[in-house]
Amino acid sequence: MLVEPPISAGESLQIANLEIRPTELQVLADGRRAGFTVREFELFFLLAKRLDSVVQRPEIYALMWGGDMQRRDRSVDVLVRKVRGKLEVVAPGWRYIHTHFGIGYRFTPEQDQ
Amino acid sequence: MLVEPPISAGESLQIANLEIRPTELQVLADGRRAGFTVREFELFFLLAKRLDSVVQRPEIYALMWGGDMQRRDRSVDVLVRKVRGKLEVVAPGWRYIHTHFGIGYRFTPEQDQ
DNA sequence: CCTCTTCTTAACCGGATTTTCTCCAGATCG
DNA sequence: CGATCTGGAGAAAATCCGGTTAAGAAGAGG
Repeated sequence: MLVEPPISAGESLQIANLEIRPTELQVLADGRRAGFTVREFELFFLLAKRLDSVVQRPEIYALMWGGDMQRRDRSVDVLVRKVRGKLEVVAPGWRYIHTHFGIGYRFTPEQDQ
Repeated sequence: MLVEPPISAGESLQIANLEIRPTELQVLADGRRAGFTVREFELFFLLAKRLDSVVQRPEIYALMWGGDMQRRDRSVDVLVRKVRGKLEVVAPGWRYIHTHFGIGYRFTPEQDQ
């Protein structure tokens, strides 16, 4: 019986129209490079690894910055906006990061209409 | 492709046709997201944790808002109504929150007819 | 030292959420 | 039956949260 080896972090992952190369910190949408910075990729990958799950804002903050998030801290959503912006450029008509008001964000690729 | 299992055992509860994810503040009925707000989820979860038990209104009030409930306070049933409404959308034909007149509410999933 | 890029912080604003209010039908009880 | 009480329903008012933009640090490279 043939058993496929588990995906190692070094290989590229495919989610919807996205190719993710963790070792290169690169994301390609239909072959077009998103051009994420390091921090942007970290946020993107953190959410993408937990596909279809809502990740709470304070948890995102703790994982990305460490410590507790102040009530009115905008760090998370400013970064989310940049990731969204770059994804929009290379994958117009797609939506990936969904806001759950008062809770956090969920990564689920969806095509408009 | 699935990168990681989104949910590990123990982070998700199943009651009737509902999947409850406490860490995400999410409830799914047959895979459809209820879309509760934070407060709505809190009320839902409070009742669901006490399946088949009647929870008295003053106790619900104390747990959700703290302190004693004024005689004519509508906070509890306004929230109950919103939770019922969102459950109705994703699970038509089901009834979950039952009113016990003069006492409180009981969470018991039931299918119509 | 200068420029460019990236990351963080701050402020404003619109909209979503939560709370509060009012009206009303149905239940309870004498 | 009549009076009173409870919860359903809708919506206004108040509060909270996230999107957006821009400016201020921090760092790299020339």
